[in-house]
Amino acid sequence: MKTITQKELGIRISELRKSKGYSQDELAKLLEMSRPSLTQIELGNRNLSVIELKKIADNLSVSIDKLLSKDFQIETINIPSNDDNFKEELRISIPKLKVDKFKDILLYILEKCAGKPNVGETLLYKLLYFSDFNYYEIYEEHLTGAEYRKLPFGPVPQKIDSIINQMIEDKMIARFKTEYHGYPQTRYIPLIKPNLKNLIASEKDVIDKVIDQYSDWSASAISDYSHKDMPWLASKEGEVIDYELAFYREYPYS
DNA sequence: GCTGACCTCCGTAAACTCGG
DNA sequence: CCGAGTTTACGGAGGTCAGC
Repeated sequence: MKTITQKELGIRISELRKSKGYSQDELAKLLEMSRPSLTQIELGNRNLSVIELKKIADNLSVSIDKLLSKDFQIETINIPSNDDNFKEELRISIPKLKVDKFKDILLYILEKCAGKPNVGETLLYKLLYFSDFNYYEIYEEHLTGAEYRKLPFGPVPQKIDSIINQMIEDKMIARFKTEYHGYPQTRYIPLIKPNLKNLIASEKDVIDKVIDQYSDWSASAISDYSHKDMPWLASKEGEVIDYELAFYREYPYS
């Protein structure tokens, strides 16, 4: 088995950091280490303790497994082509990310949560998660089709970094860093209006309910709450959360 | 067990490079 | 010039090991 080198690990960390829009300085602060130390790690000149590795993985929203895996790659979005719709019709449908819908829903949530200082990146992910899973539970169809991975800070939509970066490039949203109750917070503001024509009534309804219910919660409160949700509970850390698990939910999640 | 020489690892500060 | 990242120099902390 080929193990990854220190240098490769450093490059991965560096790439992940950039994809999340952090400078070395910012990430170093989150990791509670000096900036040159992080520089050394990214250059592969400095060894990592397991504790540090865990911290890095957490802060970059990946699992340690993935960070060290042989076939690691930064997730990119492939624009779905229309000619592969015919192979649906499976009873258990495989989620397929609908990028445009995902962007619209993201814009919609950001617009509705404008002025709510608690809605940072973490809460945003959770609003997306509940929207997706609630919708699937009710209608047995995928809303955005995004896959969510179980990570220590909560469910994280896969490929979100590249979608967000694309939206920033396209001037659809802007990212800025701030502080909330003494903790660094990443926030996004919508620069354009969501295209509501892309959302049917039932979809909008589910999203609205999620926003009404959770958007005023603190990140830690919704964290505790979501960590008792069946799909979350039944998944292993680092793995993709199965949509089918939404059907095993109990009150008050169901 | 203690001590001193030596070594490695890591953090800090400052200088430097490079691109906008 | 400024900001981000890199390099360099220095020093502290801690481990190892021979010699006592």
